[in-house]
Amino acid sequence: MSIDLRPSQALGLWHAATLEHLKVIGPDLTLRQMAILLHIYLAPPPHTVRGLAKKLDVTKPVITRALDTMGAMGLVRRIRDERDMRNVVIKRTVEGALFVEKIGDIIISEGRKLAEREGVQP
Amino acid sequence: MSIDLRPSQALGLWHAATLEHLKVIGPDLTLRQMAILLHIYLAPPPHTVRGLAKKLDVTKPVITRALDTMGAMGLVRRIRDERDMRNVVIKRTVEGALFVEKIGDIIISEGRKLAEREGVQP
DNA sequence: CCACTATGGAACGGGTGCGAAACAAACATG
DNA sequence: CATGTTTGTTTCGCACCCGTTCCATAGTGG
Repeated sequence: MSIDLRPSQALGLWHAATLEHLKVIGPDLTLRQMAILLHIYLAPPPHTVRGLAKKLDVTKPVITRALDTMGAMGLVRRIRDERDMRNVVIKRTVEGALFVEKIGDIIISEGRKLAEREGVQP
Repeated sequence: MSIDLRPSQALGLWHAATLEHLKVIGPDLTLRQMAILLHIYLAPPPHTVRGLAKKLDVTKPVITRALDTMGAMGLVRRIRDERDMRNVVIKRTVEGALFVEKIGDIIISEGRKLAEREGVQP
C-alpha cells in the first residue's frame, strides 16, 4: 500500500520495469515522449501544445513532433479548438489508454515480484 | 516498506520520476542505454558485451555503441580481459555510481511525495 | 482596415541510434 | 600450421529526434 522505497528497491524496480518495458513495448518511445504521453493521460485535460511544452520545459516543435509520432501510433488525437482556432486540444484514445494501462501493469507486476523476492525486511 | 502499488500509484510514480529524470539528468540517455547502465550497476559482475546483449535481447553493436556513449560520459569503463583477450569486461566508475544513485534518489523522492499526497487509502 | 500578438506547424542542418553485414583479432582444434 | 570459431568493433544506409528559425493562420485592439 505504501511507496516508501529503500534505495535498492527503488533502483531494482526501475531496472526491472525498464527491462520489461523494452521487452513488451519496445524501444520506440523516447523518455520525452513517454513523459508527454503520461502527462496527457494522468493530468486533467484540456492539453494544448504550448501547455505541454511549458510543463515539460521543452520547445513547441518537440511537442508537435511527439504528437506526430504518437498520433501515427494511434496513442493520441489532435482536435482543433472550435472556440479559438489557433489552439489544438490533445485528446486521449482508447488505444492510448490501453497502452498506458499496460505500462502500469508492468510496474505493478515488477513491484510485486520484487516484494516477493525480498520478503519483509527491516 | 512494501511495494504493492495500486495502478494510479504505479503510473503516478513512473510519470513523476520520468519528469524529474528529464529535468535533472536530461534526455541524453535512451531507454536501452538506461537499461544497460542499470544492469551493469545492479547485477553482479563481470559484465561482457555478449552477456549484456543476451540479457537485454539486443544485438552486440547496440551494446558497443551504448558503451561508446556512456564511456564518453564517464559512466562506464572498458577493460580487456587479460586471460582471454577477446573479451571486454565492463567496469563501473565512481561517476557512474553517483549517476545511478541520483536516479534512485529521484524515484524515492517522488515515491515519498506521492505517498504524502495520497495519504492512507483503502 | 491595419498593425500586432499568439499559436501551431514546417524547413533546414546536425547529431545519433538502429539493424545488417562485413571485418579484425584472439582463441581452439584438427 | 591451417582452418574454423568466438568476440567485439566498424561500416553502411536509413530513420528519427533535436534546436533554431521561419511561416501561415487566427484572434485583438487602434
